[in-house]
Amino acid sequence: MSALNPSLSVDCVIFGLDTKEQSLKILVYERDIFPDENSGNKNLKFPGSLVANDESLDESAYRVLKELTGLKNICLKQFRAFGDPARIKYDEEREWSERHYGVKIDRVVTIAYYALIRIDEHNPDQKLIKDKLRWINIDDSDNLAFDHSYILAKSREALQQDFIFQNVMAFELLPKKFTLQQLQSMYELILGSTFDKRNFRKKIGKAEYIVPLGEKQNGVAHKPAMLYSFEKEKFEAGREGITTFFI
Amino acid sequence: MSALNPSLSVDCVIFGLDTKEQSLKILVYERDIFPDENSGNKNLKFPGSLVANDESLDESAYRVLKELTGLKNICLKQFRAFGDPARIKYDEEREWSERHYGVKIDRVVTIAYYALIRIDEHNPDQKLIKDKLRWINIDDSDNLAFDHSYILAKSREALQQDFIFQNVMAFELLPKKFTLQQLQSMYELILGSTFDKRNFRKKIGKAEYIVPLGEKQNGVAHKPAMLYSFEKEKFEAGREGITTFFI
DNA sequence: TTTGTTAGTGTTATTTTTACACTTACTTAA
DNA sequence: TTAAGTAAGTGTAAAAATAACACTAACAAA
Repeated sequence: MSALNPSLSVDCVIFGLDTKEQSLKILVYERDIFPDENSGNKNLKFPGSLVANDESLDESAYRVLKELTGLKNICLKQFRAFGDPARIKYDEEREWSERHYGVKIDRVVTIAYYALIRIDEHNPDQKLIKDKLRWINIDDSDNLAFDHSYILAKSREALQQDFIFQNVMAFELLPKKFTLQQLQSMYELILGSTFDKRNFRKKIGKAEYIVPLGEKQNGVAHKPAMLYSFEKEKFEAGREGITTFFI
Repeated sequence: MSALNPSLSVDCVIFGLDTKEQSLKILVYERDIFPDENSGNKNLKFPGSLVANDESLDESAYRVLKELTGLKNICLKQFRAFGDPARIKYDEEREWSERHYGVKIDRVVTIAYYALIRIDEHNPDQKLIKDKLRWINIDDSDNLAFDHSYILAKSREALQQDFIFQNVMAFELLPKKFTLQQLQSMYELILGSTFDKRNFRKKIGKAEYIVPLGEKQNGVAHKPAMLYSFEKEKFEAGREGITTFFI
């Protein structure tokens, strides 16, 4: 890898869907810049790093994610660049960065990516987890390092828009076999709204790429639910231009 | 202005709606790198420049746009960063850039913005126009400089998505007083599809922020059309979260 | 006064959306 | 073995949105 460019970084907002807890979390990296107990989340940042001069932005994002979290085979999506000259807020942060990367840091523009994964499937490297990485609930994530709270807000908007428009990733989030209730609550978590059960199922019924497996849950203390799976081929096939416009 | 950062640039894709010609154009800046007559559009690039170290990306985009085109008071939207290390394709391009900016150019990541304006309202600086700037039809814009054809393709996608989701800019594109036919053809041009006249008008009828002025066109060689205007306040008011999802 | 041109309008059939409540099948604990 | 608890699963009717479709009206110019 060639030299790191001191003006360019990538940051990865990894949304993790916790199907058990029914919550949406983010993966953060912990540093020890602010020793104060009451420093809130100021020590927490998204996994990110400077970009090497010979790699593309996408390559950089995947590399950095793998190096810092061990995560691979997940789909990162670039959603925006952040370049306020004052996005490094504290001297301590600048000093930490300079120590960490071994270069003089002036102003850094970061290219932000997000991904949406299932926590119980894509486990970050366990060793790293203990040391440095944590899943935190998205609702407990005020006041992150740098401008990372702002980045988080923007990433959520991007996620929701993309999710509505092209719910591709949706099915990466569920087990191969899933129940309609799991599917619905995934939609609700990500879009931050709720749907009527019957209407939701009616809509799902029309999607020929969501197929019942004729197989049921077992071991549950209630009526067992039918299991479904997602057929990627059928999905891709039926995916054409959307011409709707909203007035 | 402080020093230019040799790793960072902004580029502005300005879409111009030509209501007379009913066409969508882009504003390009002409250089003289490739003297060959048959160099196609290789001399044409979007207005863009390196970012100064003390300005934000947005500030930079507005500054550059104004310096290179004279355009101001238009709304630029950042839509993506482009950072392939090989996006400067030809030696001639690199040399031109180094001469032009007076710095050594290695790899440059560009943050791309787009805007959608009405050609007959926002005129670029006429002097610049003659020398360097041209509106070209979007259909005649293959093989632009650098990776600018790729940037163009991505900007169109972004424009269409944004237009569907938040048709804010829509009304920046029309005269204060407009006819429904003008409105419709703007929609059709941007979204690249056609709509039934009656159904379109039915839909418009429901939008309380599009108000008839009780005033008609005159001097036209046919039945004069009612003029309408767009009421921004009413529009903003009725703008809430969209919860639809597509399955 | 005729011709050419765009404006403007209504209905019907189909599809989509929304709101809403009870029975079924299983486990667990009494 | 029975009762209690829990989530699964299901249908209907009213309202709204969409889609397809063709003629008359008002003006300018020839």
